[in-house]
Amino acid sequence: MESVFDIIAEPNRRAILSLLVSSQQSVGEIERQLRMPQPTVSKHLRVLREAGFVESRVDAQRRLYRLKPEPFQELDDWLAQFRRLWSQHVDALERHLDRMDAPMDRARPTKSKTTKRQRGPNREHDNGETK
Amino acid sequence: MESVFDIIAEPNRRAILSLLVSSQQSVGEIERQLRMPQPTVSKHLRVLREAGFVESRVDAQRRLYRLKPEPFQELDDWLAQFRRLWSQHVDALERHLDRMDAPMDRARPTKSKTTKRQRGPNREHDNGETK
DNA sequence: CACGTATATGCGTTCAAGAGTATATAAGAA
DNA sequence: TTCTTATATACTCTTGAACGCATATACGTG
Repeated sequence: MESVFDIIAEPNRRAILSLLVSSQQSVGEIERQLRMPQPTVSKHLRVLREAGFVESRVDAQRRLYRLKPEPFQELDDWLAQFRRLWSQHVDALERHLDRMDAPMDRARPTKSKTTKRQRGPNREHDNGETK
Repeated sequence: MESVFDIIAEPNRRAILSLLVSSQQSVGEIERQLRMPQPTVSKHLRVLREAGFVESRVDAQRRLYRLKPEPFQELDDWLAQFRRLWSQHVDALERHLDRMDAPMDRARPTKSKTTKRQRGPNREHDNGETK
């Protein structure tokens, strides 16, 4: 196992990560909240730690785990290449919703001017190519 | 196997997805570009299709595969809960870089005003709050 | 010291995903 | 029809990740 993708593929690990969003937690706290056997928690925490998703601080016999940002950034970077793909999709939904709550929407113009509306990553899409 | 996370955990599948970003491709084209045995490509495409990452169009004996946006959005939604975590981190880096190549120290706005109804894959970080 | 708590690790088992090979299906082309 | 190209599927084998259980380590307390 290696990549950040493998790490987050495991549901229990994702649960742990989500739990740590709010604040750092000890192994026991995670164990109780997620109702997961302690060795399971420890083993997943080990994987997460070695992958850089979390780091631990020693507090007496406890170990407090907290999130680290880097791997999430890496995930986001990978996802970035697909953003144009679905931001376009979001736009379609937005246009739909805009039409929904636009009160006077009568006589839809055959060609509505696209509003400038600059937001989110690259707004230039389109380029047919799909034959 | 079920979740979108399991799907993208496989390196070959990620390669296929990345390949399809530029444009739709036939199985044979994918096979050649990725130097991957044809059954392997077909099997991964099947998984990707059933998970909604791609869809196929029939073109004579060929099948043209192209990306679909939804699963990527789902990934982005999951990632969203961690954004605050690392946007902070990015900000630190940005501030650093800004100081690097900003010789004249141009009054960077302390707080950008939020535009009405924000959306699109969130590019807005800011909002400190994290301790 | 002995004892309880908190966490980590070792071991055996199970299970399913990926790979490889062969083969099936389908659609042109001759 | 027969042949060739393009893609899908069936089957077997291997591997490795996750789990359960037992145990080791470490710290605090009496």
